[in-house]
Amino acid sequence: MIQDPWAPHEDMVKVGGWSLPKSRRNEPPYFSKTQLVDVLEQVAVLLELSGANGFRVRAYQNASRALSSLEEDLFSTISEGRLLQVKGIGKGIGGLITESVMQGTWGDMQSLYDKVPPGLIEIVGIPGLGPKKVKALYDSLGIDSIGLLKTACELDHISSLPGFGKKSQKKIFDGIDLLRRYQGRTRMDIGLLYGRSLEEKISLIQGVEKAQLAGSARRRRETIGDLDIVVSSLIENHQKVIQKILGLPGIAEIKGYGDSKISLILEQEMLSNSIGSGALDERLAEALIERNSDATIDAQVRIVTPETFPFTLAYFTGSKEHNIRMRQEAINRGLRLNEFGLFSESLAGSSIGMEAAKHTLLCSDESEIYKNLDMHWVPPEMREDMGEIEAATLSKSSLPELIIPEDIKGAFHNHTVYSDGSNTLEEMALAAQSLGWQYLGIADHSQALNIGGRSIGIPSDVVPKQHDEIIKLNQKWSDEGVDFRLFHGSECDILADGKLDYSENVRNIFSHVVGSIHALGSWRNRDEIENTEMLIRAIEDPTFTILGHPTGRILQVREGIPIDMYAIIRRMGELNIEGNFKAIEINASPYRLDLDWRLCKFAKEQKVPICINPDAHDINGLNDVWYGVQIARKGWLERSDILNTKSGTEIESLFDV
DNA sequence: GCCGTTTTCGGCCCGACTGTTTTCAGTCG
Repeated sequence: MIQDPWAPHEDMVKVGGWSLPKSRRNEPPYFSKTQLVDVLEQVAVLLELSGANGFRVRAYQNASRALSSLEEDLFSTISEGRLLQVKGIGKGIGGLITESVMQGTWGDMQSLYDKVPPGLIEIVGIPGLGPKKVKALYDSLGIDSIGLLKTACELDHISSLPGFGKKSQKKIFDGIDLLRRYQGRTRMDIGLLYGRSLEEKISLIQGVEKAQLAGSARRRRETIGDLDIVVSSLIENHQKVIQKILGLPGIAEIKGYGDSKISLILEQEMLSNSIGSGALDERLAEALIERNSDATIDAQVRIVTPETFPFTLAYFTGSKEHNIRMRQEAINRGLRLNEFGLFSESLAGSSIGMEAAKHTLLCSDESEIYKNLDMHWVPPEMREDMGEIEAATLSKSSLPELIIPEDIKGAFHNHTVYSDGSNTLEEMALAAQSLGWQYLGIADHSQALNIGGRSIGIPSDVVPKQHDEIIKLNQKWSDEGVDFRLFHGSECDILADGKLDYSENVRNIFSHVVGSIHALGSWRNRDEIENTEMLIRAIEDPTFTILGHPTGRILQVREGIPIDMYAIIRRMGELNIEGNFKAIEINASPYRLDLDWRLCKFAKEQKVPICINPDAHDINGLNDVWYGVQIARKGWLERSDILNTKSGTEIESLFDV
């Protein structure tokens, strides 16, 4: 064991660590679905670090995933004895879930949490160190923190361990700094900026036929893990192309490369000199460089021949879960599917990799791969194994026709100088017109909103002034024969007790009320059940029209409030059936993307209209609607599901203005 | 630990790359 007097103390403080949640309730359900999802995910990591069987680890991951996509209320599922019918939850994990929800205890799980030192969780984040090696370091040298690990490298204690050597010791030492610079996942807007920049730079290399972004970026996840780029090039050009890519500016580190694959870490310089990026991207790039100049993002580049390209593109677009299902579909037809091709098992025999791929069926693009498996082409956004395999099957054929950005005709949640926006009503309106929109809904903050002790909302006695100004502008466009109007709404605060800000009289002035929670404190200190009750109370108010940024999350900054979104959406659906119009927002700001795409399909099934709102605070912010459309597509939504694809006159009659 | 069934066990996706070791285990995606 290392006893090193020079070990840096500040690093030796045990970081973070996980613990089992404690219930704040005194009757079942003691825990919510979200809490169980998190615990199962943690248990999987802890089991891995304690050397458990890999399949057992995966069982916990699968169960976590199964639970997170369970639409029903967890408590009722358990009470009615239907938990074990959920695919992926068996006797063992089902028992744990039942015990925690019904009795508030966690069996002997605490011993697992006690067993694994919290520092190990951090150490597995270092590139090249997985659970097995981390465990080996812990067992042989007692290394349970980044600080100790760094010292052990410096003292050359690692290189002599079995399975390690000089190179791995160096790699670990360098990896500690990379871990500091690594931000984990990256927001969609920033990730796409890097991805498009790399894609473009590679496309311009001589000998490259095509370079295409794949992975979570192509699937438009709200955050992107690392970038995957698939490059098509004739075999004789591969070595030349690889060398050119390795020489591109903006590469912080080359993690490794072979004949067909390059693994890189990119830094900010990748964004400079991007040709053809729009003004919006340039501003984003500038802001990014100012904020955290040494942040990095990982990228994998695959170089393949043109014939192999569609298979590799499909494979690296993922998701992993979608691929597993696709592979299964192939197996069911006596075929084998991988990143090199789709070929008959009998022809391929025992040959593997490129050798087996010589027997592949030719597919000129992705859609032919799907066709060979009796399926329609699945849009990349939908490839999450959330039912798309079934929907794409030719005999059933129930894939949605996804919304596209051009379908958008306006938006309902935008700010002006009346509250915290930086453009006037007219400036915002003109910007909306230049996007080809027929209307813009203004929804400035209501009076209750305080940020930093300063009220930024519109006082109730100023609301009529804004109303008059909007009426005048609308009259002007009407006189000029311009098909455009402003809708005067409000982003009205939902107070902690479930009441709405402003008096009923004031709220009746507005064409629409976007109800949003801003004072998150009191909602965070309450449990999910009470929060859900309060929010439903707000939604039931007759003046309430649209639920704004439903959970209040800021991606990678803060979690949303604890709330049962399924229950909220279910209630909104009932209200719509009763004739009370209630819609839910996909807040399109890339910082939020809230409603989450995983809930879109459910909202659609419950017949709750969805609107894609940019929540713009200036004229450029209107462009964020594009990100919202990506999320809507990911959530299976079609044009007819989205409120702001309707024409200006349709909305006028809906809002009764 | 879960699943499915030729149902109470055996399989669970699979290939590239690295660094170690000298034929392969671990990591990663």
